[in-house]
Amino acid sequence: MTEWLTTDQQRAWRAYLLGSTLLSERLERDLREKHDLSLAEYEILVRLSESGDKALRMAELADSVKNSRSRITHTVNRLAADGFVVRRQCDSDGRGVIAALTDKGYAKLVDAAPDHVQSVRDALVDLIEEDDLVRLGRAFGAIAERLGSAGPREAGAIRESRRSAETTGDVSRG
Amino acid sequence: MTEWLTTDQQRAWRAYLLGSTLLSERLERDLREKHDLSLAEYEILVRLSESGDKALRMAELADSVKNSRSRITHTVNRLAADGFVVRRQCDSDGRGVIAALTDKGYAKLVDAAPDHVQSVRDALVDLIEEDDLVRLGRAFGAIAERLGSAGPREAGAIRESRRSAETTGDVSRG
DNA sequence: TGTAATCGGTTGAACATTCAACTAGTTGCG
DNA sequence: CGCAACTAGTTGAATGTTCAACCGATTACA
Repeated sequence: MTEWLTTDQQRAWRAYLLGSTLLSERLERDLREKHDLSLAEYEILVRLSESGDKALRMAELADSVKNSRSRITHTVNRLAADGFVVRRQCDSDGRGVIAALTDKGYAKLVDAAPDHVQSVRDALVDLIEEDDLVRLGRAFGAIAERLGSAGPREAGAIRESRRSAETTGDVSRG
Repeated sequence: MTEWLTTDQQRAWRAYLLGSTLLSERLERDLREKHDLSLAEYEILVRLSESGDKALRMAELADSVKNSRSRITHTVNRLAADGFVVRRQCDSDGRGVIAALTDKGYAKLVDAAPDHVQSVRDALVDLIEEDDLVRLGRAFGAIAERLGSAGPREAGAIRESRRSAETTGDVSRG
């Protein structure tokens, strides 16, 4: 027997549903208009830029942004077509493919990052109190932990190889 | 000059980005698997069910779920193809089209709602403290207010015709 | 009344995402 | 070695979303 939501819970849920939709639409639109990137593409550039040698195996990339392998393939195709990324064969594993950030891709990210961060500020960070933001972060951390291992169909085992925060060319911070 | 995000802010933002993605994927998947509905379709059924006569003009529908008119047309097409909704001409305005919930559509909603609410509980409501949920609701309320009037391109003037909460056949509560 | 501007909604093409095959390289194990 | 099972990644069709062009109805207003 399902328990209904209380009025407060429903109110919060609906506010979230609306607000989060508007938020992602806004970020998506800003990025698209100013830099002709989707948020998914941007995220990939960020992950690559954060990895030691600015390159990652497709599967690592997929895991890090919680995308399906198929989606990563398609998205990397687009990024490669724009010259932001190049594919390389993996030496240690003949099946493997490595996506590497090009200089042009890095430059693109450096260009887009400040605007994106500004968008995040305008539409979220600067809108709510620091304390609430931290709580919000914790809440979604819990959600991610709960839902995480089961994401896109072929998410694979739970590899707890969290890469260290203070990596090299971190231009992201957004 | 753009201000970067602090470590805490970035942490919160990234947790949100990941968590909210997983959350919506989960809800979407549950609804699709158990009831073969998308969240967008479900939302439309909910709005219709909440309106006095279980029918709304396309534009009202579009506004209420913050979708573009085009998207509403397409989605209502699908719902109509499934027999959950019927289109009707608007008497008072020759251009207008009214989407009306059918009995079958209402039954579908009654069937799906408990499962959907359970998903929302499992993936969000029951995962965080009541107080945090309320704060979260307020935060996204503020975001929605900030971003609201500018949403989908043709959102039209800011019509503050919020329909009263205690409408008739409210089966939604999710 | 006539006509320009606007509104409500639809259409179809372009593009992104998902899903279910599929290819090819690798591992496990007799 | 040889074969089965599995993993990495790609492919293409089906589906959903966006965008710009479009059509008919309505309004404004001379």
